[in-house]
Amino acid sequence: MPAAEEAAPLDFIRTIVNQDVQQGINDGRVHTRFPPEPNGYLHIGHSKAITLDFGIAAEYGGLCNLRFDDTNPTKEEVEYVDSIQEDIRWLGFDWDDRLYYASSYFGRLYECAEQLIQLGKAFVCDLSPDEMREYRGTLTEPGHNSPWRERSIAENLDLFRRMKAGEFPEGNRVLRAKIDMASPNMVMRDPVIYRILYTPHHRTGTEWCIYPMYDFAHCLSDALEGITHSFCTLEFENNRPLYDWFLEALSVPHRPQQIEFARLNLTHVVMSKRLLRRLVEDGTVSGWDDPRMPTLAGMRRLGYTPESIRDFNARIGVAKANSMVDFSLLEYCVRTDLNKIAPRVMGVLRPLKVIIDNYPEDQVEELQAINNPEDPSAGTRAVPFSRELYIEQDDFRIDPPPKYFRLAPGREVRLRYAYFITCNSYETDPATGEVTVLHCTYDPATRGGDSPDGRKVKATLHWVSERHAIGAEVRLFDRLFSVADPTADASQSLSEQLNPSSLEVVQAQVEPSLGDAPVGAHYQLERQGYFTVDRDSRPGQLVLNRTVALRDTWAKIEQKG
RNA sequence: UGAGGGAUCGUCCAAUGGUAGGACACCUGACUCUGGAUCAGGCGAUCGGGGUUCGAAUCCCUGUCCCUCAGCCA
Repeated sequence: MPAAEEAAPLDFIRTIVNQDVQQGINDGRVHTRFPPEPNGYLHIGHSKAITLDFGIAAEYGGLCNLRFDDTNPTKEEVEYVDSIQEDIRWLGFDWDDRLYYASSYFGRLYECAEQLIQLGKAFVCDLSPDEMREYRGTLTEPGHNSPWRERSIAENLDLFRRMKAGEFPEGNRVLRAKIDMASPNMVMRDPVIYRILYTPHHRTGTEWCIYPMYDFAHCLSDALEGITHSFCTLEFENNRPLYDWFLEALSVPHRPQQIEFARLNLTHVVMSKRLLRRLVEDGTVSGWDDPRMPTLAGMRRLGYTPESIRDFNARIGVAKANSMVDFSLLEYCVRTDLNKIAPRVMGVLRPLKVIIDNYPEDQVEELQAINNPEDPSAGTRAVPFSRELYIEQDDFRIDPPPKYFRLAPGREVRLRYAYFITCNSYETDPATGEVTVLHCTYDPATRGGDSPDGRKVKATLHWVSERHAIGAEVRLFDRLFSVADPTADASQSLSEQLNPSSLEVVQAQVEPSLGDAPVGAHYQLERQGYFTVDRDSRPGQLVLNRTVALRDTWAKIEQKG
């Protein structure tokens, strides 16, 4: 167990697991589970639970099951069970043959319910939902016993069997645990454990018309699977006594331990499935995998790597205090990973034409460029250079401000891996005043980018050769929301807080080596950022998504004025 | 104001009676054929008030603030 050997401090959960293992609890066995409800796509918040559940199991030589918590057919769909598995695998975790469904325990769960009735610990209640709410009491007042609470065991059994047989309409009756209507913990006030639902289930079809509630199904599923440590988020803290109550009441031989941790909150996104679904349904984004979505599918399409997300989770830690992690930590994690692995290429996002007046008309040179300065084994490639080029519009100013090092009339800069060039003149569009063409001269002695006389330039620009470049649609993504917490201010709607420039599309010119780039490949466009090939790409129709921009010192200087 | 939780740099996480530390962010500087990366440095916190102790983020008392729970959702 590598994590335990290091001096690095353990989080509170690992401290508990570590102790349990050392004390030989559960024979020193560690068995966890990741229990998603298949009612939406997995998001970055789930990745915290996934890395915790699968990660701890791996660290202690244990196992982690994947179990779909599919006890509510009205909200769950197969589309989600497929995407969830794909996303977990993509993240780098594996459950071998331990793919389970709460729904495959429906038979045994039903038996447990009958057993509870036999024990006098459950009863069929005829109260309507509204009545039940009234009987439940409030946070400060105790509830009242249901008038149906003292039915005989035989009657309860008969009624429950008839519920199962489909003799009653939906909402007509429920099975409730008989606990304590005066409990200060609302969860313990005779909670519902089975309800009638005639919606077909995505796995069991119409076999059942009664479905167990979460509290009943979850603890028993954990017990059935021999789970030792059952991690969940803070909002289930109040439910822990009920989790334990069911296991105690049914005298199950194996007692899993529920431990709660704080869920992940991230700035500049929304994380609830409800709000994410709304963004999808109202067309704010193109789908669950829109690159601006914090879903794993969206982040994958944006160009995030599994490594970067695992690293992120390792860095945020695990604790019980509610918190909100800064989005910039996520960005740091992708940049760090992509910096190591992404090949460098040159691409001009907003092309400005440059004519090298003293360069021979028809000459083409193949210049050697380094693929990844962080990884010598990535090798080099040839980039074609010719008389007519594109550089970035941002890299030229007629009147350069202070600290602006790039090209301007009379100024000399380096074209990366190519030549030093000096700008002599420029042409403008008479209508708009916009600069249309730059006329430059190059110094043949600086071929490759080095000056034999030791002359220095303050800037190195990326460029592409006009006649060799290929066009590409580049999607410049940014954070979906302009505020840190879009849910903080109830007077502001979600749409009012969207970042108006979360997506900007430009027609770029990129170097020809990108011609056969496969979907999902990661690149760094030098001086711009990290990009990935979108699945919308077609032969001859490259589409790149900007995963994250490079840190931009000049942008900061400029912003400060 | 019932019950259950929680409060440490701007943010996230450590320190479990013994020098409050790390990461991100931010600011300097060095270096640089990416204003990237890297390197060096800096800024910056124990919710308030009492108490115990040689010594308190940690233990005790007290106050404050925040989160969760009144679904036949999970």
